[in-house]
Amino acid sequence: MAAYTKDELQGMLQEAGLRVTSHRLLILSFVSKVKQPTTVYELVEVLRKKHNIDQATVYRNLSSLHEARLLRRLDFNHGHAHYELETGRASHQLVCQACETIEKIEGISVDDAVKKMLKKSKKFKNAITHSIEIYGLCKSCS
Amino acid sequence: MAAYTKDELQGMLQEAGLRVTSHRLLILSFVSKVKQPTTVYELVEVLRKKHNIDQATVYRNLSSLHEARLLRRLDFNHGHAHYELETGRASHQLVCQACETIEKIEGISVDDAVKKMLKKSKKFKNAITHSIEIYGLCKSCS
DNA sequence: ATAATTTATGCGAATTATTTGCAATAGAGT
DNA sequence: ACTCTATTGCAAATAATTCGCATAAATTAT
Repeated sequence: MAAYTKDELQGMLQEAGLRVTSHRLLILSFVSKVKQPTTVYELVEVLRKKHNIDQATVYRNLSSLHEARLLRRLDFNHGHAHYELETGRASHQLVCQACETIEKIEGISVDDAVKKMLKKSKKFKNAITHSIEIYGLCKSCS
Repeated sequence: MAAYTKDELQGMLQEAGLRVTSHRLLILSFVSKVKQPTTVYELVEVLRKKHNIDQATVYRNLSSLHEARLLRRLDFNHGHAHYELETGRASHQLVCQACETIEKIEGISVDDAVKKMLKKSKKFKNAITHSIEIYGLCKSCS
């Protein structure tokens, strides 16, 4: 969605204290252009074919970008991870339990509920991000 | 938490239209006794050692119990699935991004927000269940 | 009860997802 | 340009999950 310029992406990497490599720019650029959270498989395939990037490199960069909080890692019980840009705003999606359909929903906040949960918590003081997966059957599967 | 009798578990299986096997009873019983969502690894180990149940059997049963909505499958970005009893109430947990600590939080509802999201949705009409993962650093990791 | 039918199980092997070791290479700071 | 450190590619390892097939157990019909 948000189309970042190369300079912006570069700045994001620098602020995060990561080296600016062509591979990281490509990964961020790809993830930011896709409408839905990207599967690792998709990233590996595209980057391998177009830019000869090895899968180990993709995995390593996804990890460091996630650790640096530039990417958010999501799981929809599909047996593999998905990534999207870490926007600061949380991530909410509907997930079909029969097929691989997912639908991102934006504009609804559960921040108050999250704050209440943190207040109830014994082990946590703060939160970085959160995600809601709402499971059901999409219209074509139901 | 909820300690079910063997008869109750058996009834749950029958209502769900599943055959009542000793393995399924053991799996449900184990999952219902544990305070935290169980890892598949834990289940496989315990059931293999105590009852000689094969890992393929555990996986197949977890799938069918999930499909029958007796178990909920959760993922905390730990690289493997977790399961807990499907209670009907949704599942909310805090997850540490540095270690494997998780903390279930109960008693706070986001059902209104979920309803709003469903209203906004184009691909989904209804939801079966949902989960919120709130990521941060637990007190000992921060 | 018993036989017939269908589904579940064990075992071994296959897949899929992800990670690692190591030598070569590229980024960042001087 | 030079040095230092982080990143990359390649090949191989590990982890998580699934599959095929013959046998065994659970339901159903008799």
